[in-house]
Amino acid sequence: MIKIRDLEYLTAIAEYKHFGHAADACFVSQPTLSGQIQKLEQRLKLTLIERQPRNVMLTPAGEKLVQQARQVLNAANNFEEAAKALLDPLSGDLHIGLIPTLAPYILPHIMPKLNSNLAKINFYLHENRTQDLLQQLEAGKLDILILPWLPEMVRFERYDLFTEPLVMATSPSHPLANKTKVTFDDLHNQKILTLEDGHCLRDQAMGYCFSAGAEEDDSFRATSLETLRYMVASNIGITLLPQLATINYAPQKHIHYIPFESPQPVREISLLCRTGYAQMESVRAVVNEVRQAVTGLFD
Amino acid sequence: MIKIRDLEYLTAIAEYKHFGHAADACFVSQPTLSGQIQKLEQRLKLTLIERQPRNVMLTPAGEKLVQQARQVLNAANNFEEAAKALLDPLSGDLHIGLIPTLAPYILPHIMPKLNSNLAKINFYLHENRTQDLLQQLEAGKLDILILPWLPEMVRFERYDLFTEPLVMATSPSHPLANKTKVTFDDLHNQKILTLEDGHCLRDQAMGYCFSAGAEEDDSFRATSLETLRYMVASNIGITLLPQLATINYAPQKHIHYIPFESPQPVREISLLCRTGYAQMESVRAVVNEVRQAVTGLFD
DNA sequence: CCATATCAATAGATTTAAACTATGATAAAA
DNA sequence: TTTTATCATAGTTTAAATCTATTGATATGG
Repeated sequence: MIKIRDLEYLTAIAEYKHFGHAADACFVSQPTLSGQIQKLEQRLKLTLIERQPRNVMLTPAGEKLVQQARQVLNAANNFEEAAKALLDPLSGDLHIGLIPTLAPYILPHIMPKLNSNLAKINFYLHENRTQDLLQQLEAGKLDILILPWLPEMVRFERYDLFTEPLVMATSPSHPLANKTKVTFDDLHNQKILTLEDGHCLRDQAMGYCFSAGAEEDDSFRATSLETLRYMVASNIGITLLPQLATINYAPQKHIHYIPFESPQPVREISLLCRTGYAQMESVRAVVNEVRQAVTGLFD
Repeated sequence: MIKIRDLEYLTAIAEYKHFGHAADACFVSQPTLSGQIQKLEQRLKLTLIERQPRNVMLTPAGEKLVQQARQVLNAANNFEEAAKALLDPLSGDLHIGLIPTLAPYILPHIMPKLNSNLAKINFYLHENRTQDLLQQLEAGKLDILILPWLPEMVRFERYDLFTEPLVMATSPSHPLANKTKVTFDDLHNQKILTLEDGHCLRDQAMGYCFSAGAEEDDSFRATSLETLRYMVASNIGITLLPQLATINYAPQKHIHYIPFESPQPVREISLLCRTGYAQMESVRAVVNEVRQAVTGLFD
């Protein structure tokens, strides 16, 4: 049977493409790593690594097996994590991934509670776009994600957290600015400012707007919600913002936030983790904390 | 880092609840296994095993970690399998699980092709009920399943194979026996013979029958399709049979098989395997063979 | 075109730990 | 009480992973 150490050596080579550096990363000498890799290749009767002078690379077989090796290493990590968790539940490291249109606006609401009520857990926060987050979750670099749920995420375990309405943002001088509610029909023929490609908020908000007959202002695409907010305040156009981004957020005076009549456009914020993740207790505790922290925010 | 050997020892203990037998299963001496388990417990600072005199059992922590250990061992197995597969694609062992209401009727159609066109693969066939099969697939004891798809199976990778109609089976003396087609309404107030609990065909066929206003003959539940067939031939009642079970199957003279007008009752036969299974090439080859083997059967 | 730096492979010694056999201890069964 | 089953302990052997030191091969720079 294969040894876990061998798999670590193999993946290290895959990462560094260099025997010496890989050996350092594994805290062994270069001859040790070279030797073990050779034995592995003999045992499998496969050439895993192409040793060109000054250019180490993996063969196709090597690539394939590195993938499998990572699976094993992930599972082994889970084992160790689970053991630690048993020793001291609700402790250890938890890497949370969030999307940029949610992180800055929800974290102030949840982190104080998480840090005080789950004090033994070290929270690491990672901000990235949905597709990157999903990859990192799968690869074991992240433990949980907080983002709007999409059907492609069925392979992960899902906890619904809350439903966040999108509200219209206009400058005070815009014709719609002084309504207390806007409707689907108000969007007709409006020019909408959007985020750049890759933000899932863009797809969601724009889906709603286009079906209402609005048009995208494609002369401009914002790189962040804050840019978008300042564009709206400068009376360049209107946009939809997630409601969390409108709570306690300046500049209140130069921008009007107007809720929609139902059916409101919304995004369904969920928490994902790998099925079979070792520290489910921590995950459930986080779910509870977040749900409590947001109750009342949307009423 | 943990060693795979340790995990094998741990799962062996979990399986046999006996150090000696577990040691035999691992091909090591009992003291070796005892010692390694002790070291493992020391390293994790957890008691994994409760050593009552003549009664070895796992602690809750042990149970939890055995689950994690099996994950690792599965992944490690996948690695080795993948390596073998690279050495010689479309070869090796493939454990196929099928349900009893499908296996005997489809295997004659597919096994000849599989054995001749994928000659380097050793096929092992396992017949069991759906729930057991799913567990065994998850545990890595089986590699692929062929059965009617249900929503709870989303966690596995799915390949649709074919749609199998269910047909009505009656004795020649039954009032419906000489129709060339039967309809949903013909089922009204009929007494239907059924399989015993646990067969998914029972749920599917009966669901259709009940919604048509048929009643179950609950004085009797058959243990196999063949029993059911002979009960029908003896004019005890009628039933629905999957169409594959009516092709080339005696006693043709004592039983009439009548198809339904559309909408026919059907079952959707799919092939499942674990996502990330090492020998996907073999799986896809099997899917192709099966699809080819059944084309024409239902036209 | 030679000198040098880089990098992986090899050789041989060392250390670690996993495995074995033999035996002891304990409690249930006879 | 004796026997049997079963796990733990002790001491030894064996296997293999690791280390340091070195070689060999190949680009690169002067």
